Amino acid sequence: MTAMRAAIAAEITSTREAILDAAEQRFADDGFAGASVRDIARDVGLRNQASLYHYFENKEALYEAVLARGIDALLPLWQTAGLVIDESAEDERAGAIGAYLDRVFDYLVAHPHLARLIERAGLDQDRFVAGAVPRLLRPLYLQGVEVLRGAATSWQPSQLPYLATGLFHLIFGYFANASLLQAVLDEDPHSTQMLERQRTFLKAAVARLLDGTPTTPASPRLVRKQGAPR
Amino acid sequence: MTAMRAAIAAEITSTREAILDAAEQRFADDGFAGASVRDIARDVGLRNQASLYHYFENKEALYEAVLARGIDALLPLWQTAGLVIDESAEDERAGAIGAYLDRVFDYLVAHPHLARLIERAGLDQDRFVAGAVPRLLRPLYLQGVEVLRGAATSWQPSQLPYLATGLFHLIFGYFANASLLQAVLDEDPHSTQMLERQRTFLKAAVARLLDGTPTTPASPRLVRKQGAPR
Amino acid sequence: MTAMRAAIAAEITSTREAILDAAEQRFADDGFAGASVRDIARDVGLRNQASLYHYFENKEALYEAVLARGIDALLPLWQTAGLVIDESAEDERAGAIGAYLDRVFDYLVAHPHLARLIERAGLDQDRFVAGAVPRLLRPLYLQGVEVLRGAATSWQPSQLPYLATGLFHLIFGYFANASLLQAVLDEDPHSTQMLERQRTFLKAAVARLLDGTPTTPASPRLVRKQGAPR
Amino acid sequence: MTAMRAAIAAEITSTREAILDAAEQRFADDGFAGASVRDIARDVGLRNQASLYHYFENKEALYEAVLARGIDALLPLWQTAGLVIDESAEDERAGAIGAYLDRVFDYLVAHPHLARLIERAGLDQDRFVAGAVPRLLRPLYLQGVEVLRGAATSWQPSQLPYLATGLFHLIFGYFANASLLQAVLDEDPHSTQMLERQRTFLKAAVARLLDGTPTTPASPRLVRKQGAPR
DNA sequence: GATGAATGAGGATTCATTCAT
DNA sequence: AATGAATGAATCCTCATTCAT
Repeated sequence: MTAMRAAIAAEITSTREAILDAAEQRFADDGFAGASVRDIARDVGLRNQASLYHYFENKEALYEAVLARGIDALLPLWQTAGLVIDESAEDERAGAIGAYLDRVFDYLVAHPHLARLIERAGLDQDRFVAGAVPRLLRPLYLQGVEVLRGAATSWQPSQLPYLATGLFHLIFGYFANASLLQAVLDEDPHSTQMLERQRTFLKAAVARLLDGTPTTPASPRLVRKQGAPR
Repeated sequence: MTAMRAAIAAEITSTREAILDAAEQRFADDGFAGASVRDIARDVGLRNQASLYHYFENKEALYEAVLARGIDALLPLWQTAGLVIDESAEDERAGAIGAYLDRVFDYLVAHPHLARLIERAGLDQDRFVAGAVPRLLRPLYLQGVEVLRGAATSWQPSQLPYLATGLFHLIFGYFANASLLQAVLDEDPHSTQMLERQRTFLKAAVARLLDGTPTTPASPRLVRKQGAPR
Repeated sequence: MTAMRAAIAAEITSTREAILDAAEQRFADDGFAGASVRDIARDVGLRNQASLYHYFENKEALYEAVLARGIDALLPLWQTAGLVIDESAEDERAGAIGAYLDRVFDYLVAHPHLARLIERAGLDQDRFVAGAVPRLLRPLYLQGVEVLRGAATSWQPSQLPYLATGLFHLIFGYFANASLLQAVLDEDPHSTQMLERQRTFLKAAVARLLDGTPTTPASPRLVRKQGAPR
Repeated sequence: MTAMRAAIAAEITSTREAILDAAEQRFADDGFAGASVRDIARDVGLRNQASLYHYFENKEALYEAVLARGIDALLPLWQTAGLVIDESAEDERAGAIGAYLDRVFDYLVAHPHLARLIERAGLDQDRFVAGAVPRLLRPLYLQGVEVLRGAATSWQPSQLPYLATGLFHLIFGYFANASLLQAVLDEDPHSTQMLERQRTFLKAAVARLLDGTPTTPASPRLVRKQGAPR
């Protein structure tokens, strides 16, 4: 009896989870407007869209659930120990950031829809699912800024939000636009070769961005100095 | 009669152009799937969607035209004289890159839909308007790589495609996700203040990326430190 | 054990009754087609519409039960002693009719959905629940005619069905259309003030209808004579 | 050309009108909730429900148009000359009222859905088409009261609203519940025989209601006085 | 060049109902 | 007795598109 119940529970969970999986795929591929509930239901193997409404109140709620699940899984990647680092330990810091990048990178490789899903969410923000998107993405954003507060000592605090945004697009952009890249380069961005190249590039780029000689916004001179004494 | 024809032609052109304008707005806001022909026609002031089909064969053709117009306007910004620069003239190169950034930045400020439109095009790539998107975006991409070939001497040639992609997202991402940024920061990303901050950040970031000490992907030094003494 | 069964039975009854109550409300408010099984179940506090099908075979059966219960409660109001009255006892008859009216009136006041439910049943008659409605309403109607046979001596027997119908609408119409009346008059038809006015009007109107000088259908002159010799 | 346009105009009008006709029938038969847009479209001969939305924004707008058309046709019946009558001319007044009744009666005979449509509207009032129903019915009601102000001198002014409501139900009820009556009496309420009997009954009843000896709820004296100088 | 009409296909969502538990 | 799951059919409405005018 207990086993049966457990089986049922598993079944239930799995249906719900299967819907979320299918929806994640569809929403990532086609966007909120482009994805149809009918198709999602079909993907899951439901004979009928009506069943889907047993688990989610409507398309928006489903979308929100998909997004929440995707983002919730992303958050812990930044939360692991070693977040705050002694400022003097430059090497360690660089290493820690590298580790973070690897972790996020690996996760995005393993979840190829996620980057597209989130980039789309940012674009759709004030059209669909009003309000839910910022609510869900804010924690991710704030955490990014927080990480940078410890790691990007060469930037002024007021610049961190911009840096965070920039890094986000740097990291996610590659995966979000993978299919475009494929069409343009005639190479598969998800091949191990390209992935490793991108990983290397990303780490180097982030290292440059974080380690660079501090820049003061106001001083026009700085632009020139950058290449200099290093 | 000639005058009449000219007037008519002007009228035609202006209607066509008006449709393109409205469509650009809608496609940028809602995406290809989310934008409806009906709404676009209404925005233009057309009483009937049928009129729209006099100018564009169908929704896809309209989308393509919108995208082509948007991208075509973007291309010349990189083409202006001084693209290729003597490698020894470091300062000038930095200045030239800065000028390019300013020009693109200003253009995106003046055309707030463009970044969203193009980011969406990249995401929708293989779903809607099959084939058209890469065809239209490839020139932009190639040109970006070409510019970098002269300017990013600290990167290996094989890394340029990745760098180009990264810079693209760095630059366009801010504008594409402006409304999300607004929701998260409670500040208007299109205010002069935030715009200038972003401009400053962007230039500094690009400078760091381009001028940084050359990094060799293979270099075991960076990688090694990460896991070490922690 | 017996107590338990009784409790269970009570529970059952009360659930069944609760469903009937909720359904009566919904059917009265929204009509058969407009009321949904889901809403009724929700009103009752059932988590699931399926539970409802333990008590009633389907929506139609539920509707029929609601209607039957409503009408069955109405019937005894006319059945009380004194129904048939000596024709010569004019005053008593008038008094008896007045008493009937009061009783029905009070009942409708206490059961605000009932009038709407029954009026709707009459309107929906041959669309939904084919056959059930006339079967249920016929006794009420026949009883009405019977009462009039003793009381409306100033009308020809052949006119009694018409009179019965008319009186029915006169009495029930006020309650059935209360919400419209409210919207039009900006006064609450269920306030004691309006209720008393309506009661007074109703009694006066019925008195006039019953007591009037006998009218012969064929004679057009009669209209004039009515007020005369009294 | 002009002829062609006229033909087109006629065609247009006729489609719209045909939709209204079909909708009137359906709404009267099944109510707002019970009538389906699909069925209405089918009745009209439209291959597709979409066409219907070319003429009416949505189901509610269609319903409102149907109701407005029905009521607008009803209003003039009471407006014809002779509405206000010299109070002393009793015979004429009675005759006039009789004429009104005939006119309305004839109209309802000719438009068998109308009574059902309007009775339903009253019942659905605050559920569907919020607000539209009272707005549309108020003029009819006010006019009814106005007519009575001249004709029902044996009632106190404060009683006229109740009288108006009562008369409305007396007149419309027969037609609205015709099909129920049919089921109960096993006779066709729309046969000439029953119609004439109902007409006769109605006139006699209205005459009694209007001419009857005035009754005052509270003061028994008043009853007598009102009829006095007659 | 512009528009009114029409339409097939599909959009999301709700319906009443059944069944296993 | 009650419920979670599932489903076929229907709901209203919008979609992009065509055609005659």
